[in-house]
Amino acid sequence: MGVPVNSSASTKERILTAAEALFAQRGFEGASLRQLTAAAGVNLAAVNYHFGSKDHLVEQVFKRRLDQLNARRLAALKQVASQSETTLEDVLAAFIRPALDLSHDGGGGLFMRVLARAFAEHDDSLRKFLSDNYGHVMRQFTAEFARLLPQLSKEELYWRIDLVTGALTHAMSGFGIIQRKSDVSEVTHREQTVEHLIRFAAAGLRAP
Amino acid sequence: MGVPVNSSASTKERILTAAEALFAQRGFEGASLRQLTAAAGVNLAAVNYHFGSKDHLVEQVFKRRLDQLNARRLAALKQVASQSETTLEDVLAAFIRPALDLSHDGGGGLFMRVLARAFAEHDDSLRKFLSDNYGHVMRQFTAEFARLLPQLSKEELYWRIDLVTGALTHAMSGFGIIQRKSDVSEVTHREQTVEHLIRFAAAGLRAP
DNA sequence: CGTATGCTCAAACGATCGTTTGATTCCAGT
DNA sequence: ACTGGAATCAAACGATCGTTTGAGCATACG
Repeated sequence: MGVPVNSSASTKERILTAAEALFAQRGFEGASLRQLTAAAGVNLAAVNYHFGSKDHLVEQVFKRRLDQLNARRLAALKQVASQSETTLEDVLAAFIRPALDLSHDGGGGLFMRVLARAFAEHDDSLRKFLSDNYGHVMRQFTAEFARLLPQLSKEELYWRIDLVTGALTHAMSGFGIIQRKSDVSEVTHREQTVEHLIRFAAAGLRAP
Repeated sequence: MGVPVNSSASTKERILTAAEALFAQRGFEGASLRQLTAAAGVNLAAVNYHFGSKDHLVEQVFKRRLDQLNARRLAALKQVASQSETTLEDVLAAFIRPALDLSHDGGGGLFMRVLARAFAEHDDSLRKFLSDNYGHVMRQFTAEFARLLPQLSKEELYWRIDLVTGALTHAMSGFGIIQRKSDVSEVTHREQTVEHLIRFAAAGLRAP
């Protein structure tokens, strides 16, 4: 299905990669294990053998990328916070850039779309899984935002971070109307995306 | 399934109402016609009789609410634009408030979640349907934003409107962490949501 | 060499999906 | 009162779903 499969990778990895692509394209319900295993070039029964069930596969698809993303975001935040003067833009960059980079070198540009779908699906168990594997990162960033925006009440801050998250998810998952023009390289386009996001989000957070 | 069915309504209307709720809750693929018709209290075959197919039903669920939403947004925009001095906040209110109101008196607070799901699903035919039934409203608002933000290039403006849309969709569909507190009335909470959205979006749009 | 162990495979399981059928009920028009 | 089209109904259609099974294959250890 247009998704190249690295035949040297392990069966588990090939399933995860194919699943990520297919979940992004057709959703968790819409992607069947038969399509998925065919794209991965593995036997149908391999999913249940290696992951136990389709639901557990979904969780592992998230876990693989979220572990990467969380680590990079926290590393970036730590480096930013250690500077003598930290700006709001710095913190936003620490939050945004790893996500955009994941699209690039993680091979999982599709993961952000999968993540966006997970937000859209109000499935409780999936939300709990995301909260368990994502919450501590959000809390650290929230603390840093609170330090840089002392004039905001806690409730106001939560609201704005929520709205920033919406804008980021929307942009990063390629929902929107903005498409990369053919005369702009992938790298350049991503850099422009980061800049637009940071400028917009910083202004929104600083709103009087 | 907890969704009260007005037994005096027509079969078509009852299907549409039950479908909206179930699509919001379980997604387009996840909601089956059997669950749907059971919730609506109608026969399974009624969907294909009245709508032709499940896909056409999905479209009609959108069309019923979008027609309302579009009409209210355009009316609000027209009224705002006729004033001698139009502010960015006014235009944003014309865009946001009808959507929030729809949650209230349209009985379709769930519709925004359905709409958010539609954004998440990258289904081409559904996106085309949305573009056909939604595009002209976005164009009118974009023109008004362009008038009020002449310093922005066309590309920059598109970017920011896209990010605003992301924030709005996120907030309106109840994705986020913000939940209504029990000591705040539904009406008050909605009003607060509008205010937060407008303040954040206006600042983002005005970003230097 | 024999035999465990980890993995892959084709095939089948029961369940559920969207859709269709054909008979039956309802009700307005003459 | 009769008739014809619209609406509803139970039942079944073939397709596809996630999952399970048991045989077959490989590699490593005694």
